[in-house]
Amino acid sequence: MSCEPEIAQAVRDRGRRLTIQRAKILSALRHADEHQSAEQILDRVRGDDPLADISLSTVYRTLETATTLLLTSELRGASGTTVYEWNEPGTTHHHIECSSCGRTEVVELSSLQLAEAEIREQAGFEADIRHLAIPGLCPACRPASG
Amino acid sequence: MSCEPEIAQAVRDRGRRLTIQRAKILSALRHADEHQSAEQILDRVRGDDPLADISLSTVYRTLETATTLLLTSELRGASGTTVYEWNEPGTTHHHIECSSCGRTEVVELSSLQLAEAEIREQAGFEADIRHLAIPGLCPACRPASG
DNA sequence: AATGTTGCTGCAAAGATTCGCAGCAGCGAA
DNA sequence: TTCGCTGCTGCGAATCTTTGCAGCAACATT
Repeated sequence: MSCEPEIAQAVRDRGRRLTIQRAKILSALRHADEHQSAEQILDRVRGDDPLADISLSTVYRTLETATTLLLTSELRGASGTTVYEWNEPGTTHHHIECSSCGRTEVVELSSLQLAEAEIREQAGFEADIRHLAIPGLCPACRPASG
Repeated sequence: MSCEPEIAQAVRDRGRRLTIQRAKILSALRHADEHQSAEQILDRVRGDDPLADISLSTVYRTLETATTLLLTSELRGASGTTVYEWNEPGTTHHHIECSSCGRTEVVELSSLQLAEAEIREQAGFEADIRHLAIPGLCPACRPASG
């Protein structure tokens, strides 16, 4: 696929080595149409190339690194399983997850843009508010009040 | 302490049973002055009453339940350890965590209040944006760019 | 105060994630 | 193209969290 050189470039531009494991893992995540767990990514890599023997540790480490490089996002939901997404440059969406039943919805939150500035001002951090996991209660689980 | 009846009330008002385990666990978290891991909470419970033999599973389940009831918040940071906080009614603060070195800072984000309305409108969820874990890069880890 | 229902707990096992270490391999330099 | 440095990987173990199940106990009812 034509995007692999871009991934390679992105990794190397940030001063990291491009290994075949990283290329395959990131490519698999990039071509997935929704967020994936580490295990799912590994399955995809093996699906593309059954000979590829990549360890699960490496998947976790690669995704951790890629998140640091802002190439991917980690979503640590209440489900107990962390999922990962490829960061499509310029796009943002957020995940609201029901603390009770686990159901999630995707929302677009323009108001969060303001928060980045607040954070930079108060703590000097460069916040990555492109893919946030927000806890909440869905309509079905919300306690009937009044 | 005088707050135990309040905890009891809060649990029962929400239709759950008040067990001695829940009372001790929630009390321990409430009196902690900063966020605690499940293990730390268990240590505190045992510190208060060495005879208390509460299992770690129960700590996790109690905190999951209490989070559903909006009594507590879960912060699943990148550190690999989930920490829990007592939700002091009316107060909010957020945690910005460096994806690279793990350092965290507490910030107050007034702009997030707007997001709750956006979420309610788009997905009908009642978001709990009182204690959010936001990924980012701290000044030290931020790649020097231009 | 006794009783029944069913939500909670403890235990142990499974599942998910991180970490230490030795060896391999990517990338720059020669 | 070869060499060397050091970051990355695989493996296994440790850690953290969730889950299934049988028995206990909280709360409403009597």
